[in-house]
Amino acid sequence: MLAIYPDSPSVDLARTLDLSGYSWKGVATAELMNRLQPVDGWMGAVVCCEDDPEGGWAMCRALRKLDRPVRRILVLVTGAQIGDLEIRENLFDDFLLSPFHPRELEARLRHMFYNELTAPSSSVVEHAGLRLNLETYQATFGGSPLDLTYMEYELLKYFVQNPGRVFSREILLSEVWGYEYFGGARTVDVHVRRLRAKLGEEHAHLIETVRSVGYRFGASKWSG
Amino acid sequence: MLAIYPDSPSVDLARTLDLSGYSWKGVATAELMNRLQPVDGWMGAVVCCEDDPEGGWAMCRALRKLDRPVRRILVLVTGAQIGDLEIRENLFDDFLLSPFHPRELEARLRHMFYNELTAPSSSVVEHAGLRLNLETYQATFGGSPLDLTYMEYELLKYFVQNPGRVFSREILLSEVWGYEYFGGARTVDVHVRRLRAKLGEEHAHLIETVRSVGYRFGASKWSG
DNA sequence: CGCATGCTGTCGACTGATTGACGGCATGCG
DNA sequence: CGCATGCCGTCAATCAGTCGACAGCATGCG
Repeated sequence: MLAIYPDSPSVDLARTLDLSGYSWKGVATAELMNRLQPVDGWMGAVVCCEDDPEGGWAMCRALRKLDRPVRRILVLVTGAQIGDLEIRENLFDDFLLSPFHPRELEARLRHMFYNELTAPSSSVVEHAGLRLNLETYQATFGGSPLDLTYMEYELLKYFVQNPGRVFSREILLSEVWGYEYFGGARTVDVHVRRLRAKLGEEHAHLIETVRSVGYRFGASKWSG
Repeated sequence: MLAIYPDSPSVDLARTLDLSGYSWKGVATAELMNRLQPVDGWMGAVVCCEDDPEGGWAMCRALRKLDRPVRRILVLVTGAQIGDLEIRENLFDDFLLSPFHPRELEARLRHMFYNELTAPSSSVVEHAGLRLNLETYQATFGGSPLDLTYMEYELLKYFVQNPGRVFSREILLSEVWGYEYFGGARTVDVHVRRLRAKLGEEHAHLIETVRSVGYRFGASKWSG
């Protein structure tokens, strides 16, 4: 996921990114980036300095200071702004003269991430906008973080790793909790309830109740 | 000293290099470069691919295989040749579209070598304003020094080198201390506490507690 | 050597969050 | 309607993390 500043980029930039197959999000402030952060962090950022160089460079400085810094920064500058680059070498990884040839942007992005892509990808489980990063114990839904407790996380992980299947409460107890069934099947209900609450009203239906049987995550594929 | 291929570069290129203060030498073959090599090695190379792409790329491959490889390679390509870059990512460090603006060439060279100059200091680990100098065992936060003890430093180093990942106390004990876990998992807690104290109240959150799991450095899920 | 200082690991108490349980209520189904 | 099942509000027990304090140990210094 790329971050683009300012939050409504030029049509050319947006189109080129789309055509190149990058997923991206416009961001207005660095503070927002901490909040919108994808589970596996920001892949990179494109900062447009043409119209508002001060704002652009301030953004670059902020990007470098994020708790989890952006891995690569590409800045767009006009020919007249080339001189600005000299005292800001540390704030960007590559630059591109604007107006630009779409294929040059594409090539620069690709080259910038060339080294990154070889890096081992962290183990991320994903399903329908929901992402669980098993290494960092973080969960996000559509980019916004979910603040889950340990048990909620474990239960959700089990669901996400087995989408579409129905599990009885007893199975869930033994698989997620490790118990032998001991009477407290209601415990599962409660945790499902809390999970649904944290998923938000509109996505609560991701965990379906199958009456008299148990629960299922996602995918009633046939329903239209 | 820069190596320029082919050995008689265009007037524009030669003049821009001269005006930018670079000393350079035109070279026709990589074999020559071993012989003409300056005492401190080649600083970098500019390879012109516009007229003879095959020869240019062959030169790049050769440059990468020198006994003492060139530290940075900039290739000149035409707009029509951008596509050639994709399968040769490993052969260059930056590229420049020809015809070029002299100031862009100057800026790219400067930036390429800026990275080169800072890269060797890989004995410095940095993350979000926090800087650890592995050679001198010093740590600074935003310029002001942190007075860390040995164990605090080791722990912080481990965290900084593995940002975003969650580590259980047992893992930390075995990785940082070298112990086999033997009951004293609370030791980790205490050192984390002391680290947080020294990071100062406003940055203490850099080390996050993941309840029931362990600790994580950076990557705040600081949702407002 | 004797002492002071600082680092390291351990312990017990405190605190707040998590968790599982219960009873009442709503809803679906025959 | 009557029953079964699931959902919700609430609560107490438990647990994990944090904190303050302290003892053992190494190091530095007079």
